[in-house]
Amino acid sequence: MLNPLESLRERGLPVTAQRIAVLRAVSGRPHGTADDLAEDVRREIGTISRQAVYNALGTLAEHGLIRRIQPSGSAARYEDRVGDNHQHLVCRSCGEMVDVDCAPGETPCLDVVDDAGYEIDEAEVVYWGTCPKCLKAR
Amino acid sequence: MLNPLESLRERGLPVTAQRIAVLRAVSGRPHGTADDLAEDVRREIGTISRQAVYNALGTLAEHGLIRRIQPSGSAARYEDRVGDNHQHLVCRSCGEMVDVDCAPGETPCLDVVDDAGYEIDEAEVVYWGTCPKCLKAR
DNA sequence: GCAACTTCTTGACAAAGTCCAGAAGTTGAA
DNA sequence: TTCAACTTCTGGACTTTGTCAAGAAGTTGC
Repeated sequence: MLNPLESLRERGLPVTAQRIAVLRAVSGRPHGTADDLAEDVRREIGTISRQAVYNALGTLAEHGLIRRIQPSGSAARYEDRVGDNHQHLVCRSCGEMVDVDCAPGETPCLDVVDDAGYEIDEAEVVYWGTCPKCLKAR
Repeated sequence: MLNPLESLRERGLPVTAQRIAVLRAVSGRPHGTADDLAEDVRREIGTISRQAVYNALGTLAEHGLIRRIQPSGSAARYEDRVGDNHQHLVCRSCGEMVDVDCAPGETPCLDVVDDAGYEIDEAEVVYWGTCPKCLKAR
């Protein structure tokens, strides 16, 4: 991945300290929530408004610099692994989320029997289960 | 599907007017949010507290009488098609949600390359796209 | 009909976002 | 370098979706 500054420039986005810091925070903490990331950003640049965090995350996601994931029952999360077709695995018990790679070359079930006239552009897959730590604790 | 009353009895759940009405509301409005359903219930039995709606939805989902779906960026939704392995297709533009049946017999990509030690019990799939109405309006 | 238990109501509370208006920052052009 | 136009950021109020808790009401089995 390019450095944050170049990534923004490349897309013609105004470069602000907040955006750079948010981008770095997302890199440094995969699957963080907006709140987690805001904290990290504050640690780096001192202060940032909640709105600025949401603005930055929204803009960055819109331009494909980061990806937004929203598992059931949890706040949205963000990661900077984009462009590779990986999916997510979430622990029902502690909420931890990890990346999983799908069998390479296989697009999971992208052709549905009846698309109801929709133009489908993405299949989002979330695997639910129990993480090793929680399995042991049981 | 059995009628609401029998469904509750069958599972040893206390039968209340609220639960019956909620169950009926879910049948009558597939993919409705808790709020939508509360309105429908009020139309049927006059009044119900928000908490009772959430209680009922929670209990019913827990006992497999209804299914809860939570697409990104929207409130949870509920439906009474349970037990068949269908998935959902959501319009990015208007939020409408429709059922889609997967190619029969195919379990979509349930074996991941590396399960990270997790015990996986469910794969949730959401298709994103644009509905015919919004395609036309564009 | 009664006791034990569960559910419902009401109201407060919490988390995650959004909206708004004015201040500040960024960019491209002179 | 400076300026004007535009975008973003700040701070605060507000909304939505949902949970918690305590007392009132309803349900069930005997």
